[in-house]
Amino acid sequence: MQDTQDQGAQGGYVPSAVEAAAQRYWNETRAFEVREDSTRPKYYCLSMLPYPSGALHMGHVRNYTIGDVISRFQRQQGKNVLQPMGWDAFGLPAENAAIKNNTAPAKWTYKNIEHMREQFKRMGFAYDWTREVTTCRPEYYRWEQQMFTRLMKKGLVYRKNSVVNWDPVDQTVLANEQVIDGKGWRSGAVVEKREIPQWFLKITAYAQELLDGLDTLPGWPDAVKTMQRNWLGRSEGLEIQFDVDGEAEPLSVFTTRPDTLMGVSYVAVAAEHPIAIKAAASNPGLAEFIASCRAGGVSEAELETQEKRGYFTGVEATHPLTGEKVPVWVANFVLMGYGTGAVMAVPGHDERDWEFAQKYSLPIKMVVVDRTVVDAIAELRRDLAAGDGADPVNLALGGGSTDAYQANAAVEVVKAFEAAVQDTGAYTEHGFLFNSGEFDGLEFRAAFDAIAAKLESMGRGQRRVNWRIRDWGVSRQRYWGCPIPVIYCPTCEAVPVPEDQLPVVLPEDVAFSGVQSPIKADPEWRKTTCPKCGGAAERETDTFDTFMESSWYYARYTSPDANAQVDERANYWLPVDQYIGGIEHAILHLLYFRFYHKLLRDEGLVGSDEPATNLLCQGMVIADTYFRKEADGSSTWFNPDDVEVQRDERARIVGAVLRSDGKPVEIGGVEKMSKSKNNGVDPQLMIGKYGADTVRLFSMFAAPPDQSLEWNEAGVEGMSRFLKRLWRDVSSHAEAGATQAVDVASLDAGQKTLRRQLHETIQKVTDDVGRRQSFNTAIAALMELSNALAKFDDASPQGRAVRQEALAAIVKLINPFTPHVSHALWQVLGHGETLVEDAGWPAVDQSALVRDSLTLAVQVNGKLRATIEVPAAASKEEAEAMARAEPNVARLLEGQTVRKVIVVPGKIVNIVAG
RNA sequence: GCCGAAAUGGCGGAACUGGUAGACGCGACGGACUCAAAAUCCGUUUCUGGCGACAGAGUGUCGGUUCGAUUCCGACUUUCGGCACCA
Repeated sequence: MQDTQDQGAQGGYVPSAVEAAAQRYWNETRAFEVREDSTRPKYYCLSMLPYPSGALHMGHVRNYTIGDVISRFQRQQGKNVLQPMGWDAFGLPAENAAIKNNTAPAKWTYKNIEHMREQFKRMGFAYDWTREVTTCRPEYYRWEQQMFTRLMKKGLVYRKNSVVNWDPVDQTVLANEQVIDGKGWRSGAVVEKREIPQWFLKITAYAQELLDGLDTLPGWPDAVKTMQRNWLGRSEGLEIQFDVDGEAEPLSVFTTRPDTLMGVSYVAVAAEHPIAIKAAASNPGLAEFIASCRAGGVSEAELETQEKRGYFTGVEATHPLTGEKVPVWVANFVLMGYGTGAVMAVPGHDERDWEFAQKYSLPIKMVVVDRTVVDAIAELRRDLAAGDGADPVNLALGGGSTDAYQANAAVEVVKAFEAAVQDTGAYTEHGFLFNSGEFDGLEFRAAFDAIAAKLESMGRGQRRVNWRIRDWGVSRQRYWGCPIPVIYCPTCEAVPVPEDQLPVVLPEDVAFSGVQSPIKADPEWRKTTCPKCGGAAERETDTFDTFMESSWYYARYTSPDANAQVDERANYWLPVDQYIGGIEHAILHLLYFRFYHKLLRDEGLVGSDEPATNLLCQGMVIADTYFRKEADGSSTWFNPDDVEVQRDERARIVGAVLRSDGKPVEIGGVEKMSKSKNNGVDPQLMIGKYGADTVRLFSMFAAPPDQSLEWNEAGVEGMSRFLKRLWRDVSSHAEAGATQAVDVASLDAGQKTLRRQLHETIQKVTDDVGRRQSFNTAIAALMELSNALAKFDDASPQGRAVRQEALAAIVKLINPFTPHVSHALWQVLGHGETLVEDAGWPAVDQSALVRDSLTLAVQVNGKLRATIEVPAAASKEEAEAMARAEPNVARLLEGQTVRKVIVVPGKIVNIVAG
């Protein structure tokens, strides 16, 4: 007897059984495989594809649960939803694992993919697995090679030298993350900069379009758009030529502040600049300085934070306007790859130039003052200016004084300004020119134009738009990546591999030691013939940046079996309606993604200008860290699972001890889950303990999607309790038998109130999930409704009918979050085994939302003093009268004069008195 | 260094368009059930004072706008993300 009961609807919630049953049903019915269907609105929901690192981590769980919630929600809205999944399978970790475990990167990668695919299935994500993409497969990367060769023919690809991190001991190129404190991670040797030839994609040719396109993306977060705008870094300025002693060619510099030209006190060039190298030939000190600039890595963060150092070349340049000589310095913060590799320095009006001038005792000349200086001088000269119609600003700063006393006073004002500014560094604001000869008195814009015009007429300068963004370097000196489809011929030079010879396949069954790429080491692989002249030639052995694969996978999902990069199906699905991924991709990946879409468009492969209309960037998953300092100064990190937290009587944390020995450990704060801090929580363990639905629900409930999420197992238990309660509520209701339809006309007050809350909840959850993407508050609203339902003690036929309506709505509303539970409970509510996604979404009954009365807050002088119930139809005057009649309000108003009353209907009455 | 975010009870968070700060969950405390425990259920829970009605304080810090500011503006502090070869 007892057994039968346990297995019945009353038997309680067993996540593993519920989840296996639902997943079996989805699998057998191929529920989430989709096709193009012109009769239904499409919805393409895409989560960034994962790197197959070995096992699912909490960051994945969060990212992919968000995508699944949105996908299932949209399917319930009747959309034809595409939600695909694939693997960003090339990359550095496979090489590292290969060295460590002595396996081939390919084997390791494929094993990881198998394992992670099973884990994804266990989470119940509604993917169309028939569209799975694996970027390390030749059938994927051949199209990327084809695109590259086409771009070569279009002139959008070129080869030039650029700097890499070079480990002089291991004789290898290092990634930025492999450079730690300027040293190689394995060898410990000081890393050097080295120039090697590399392939570049001309993203700068699309810079303006990438910038303008941001204005067409209202569905992207402002933070991402701002970061991209700043990264593109459009600036309008002037390229100015300085003659250099002993050089035939003038030195070009770019500046956005030509108004400060008269304040130039030196010119600085990069260590690799031809002028510097030439000067160093006869100057050992300079040669040594240039050599010292080679130490250290190439990352911008490292370059920008290193000490600013310089060395005089001994060469002088000529100021294009004054003809004065200015020294040419080499500076380690000027980079050959940025702009012209040379800058004009105005220490009076640029902080970095100011620091440099201070350090090397170079002259500082101020040529811009602010409005207060102009006003002060204008004041002194007012008597003179009045009547003769002269511009007081020009007169004050440059017009020449006819009165010695006033001229001296003006000089004092300027001196005081200079002194005040020099205390804190350069004056970098726009202002009015002085000390600038014929340009004195002009304001920024006018000065810019006047100086530009003058230099242009002299042939010494050109107006130019400069971009911060540099072309995309796609060459990597690594094995585990897509081979760059180029052949080097001694006579024909670099030739693209003909399309009928693609793909250039990367051999997968290789021995990999880590020192050299197997395809670089194998002369046989390199050997080929020139497609142009048929002579002996060699293949390129560099591989692509892995951002190349992740820049177009979204398009391949639409036509995974096409005998082309994509086919016409792309235009049914694209653009992506919702893209979801980490904020860490805000610039690089998302810019390359937008760029590549325009390349596809210009190849005639897609019709849209942007790849994704809406973007959601989710926060990180973080957890507490605990550690002990060891005798040697290193730290040992303990998993939060092994630590017990101690609290005082107010439940504030006062310490923590290790469970195994009871001795204290230090609390290290909350950080991103990582192996190094040992604070990772394994999703697999959590799924085993609580089930996938609980894990999904917690990861959506604990924080808004765009903020960081703190993992907390007690919170997970709370979610589990909620699902058990829901299960019990639905089961016991269903056990009591079928219900009649709700008769809206004959509801009592309690039934009406519950029904109002039900429809308010439907409204809120629809808005929270559909528009606001505020999943945590949607879940909270469902919990509130379910709490109200628990207190709704009404077993009458009408009461049971209302309860049936509410429970059915909850099961549908919670389905995007906990699809397995909904799948089971939908059957318990008497619907047979069907797809809840196709059962639709509850509709709001507007008539159920009507209220008879409203609660208003009553403030006196902005402080809350009472709340009042007013009829929904009450006028402002009636609300004010009721507020004044409230005893606590009347008491406070006694003897006071009411100066103002603000009534916001439905919200507040504020009485200002005093 | 530069660019972009964030900061609210003991904790995670809510307050959507400037209108009752603390929804929902966790934890803690009290109670019910139980021989007992677990599970479950009910109640209390921002801080200070007060038996209470109530009063005072309070959204990182300092200042401003407003009848009214977690919300808008200015300055600052701390933490996090990115900085072109981690993905």
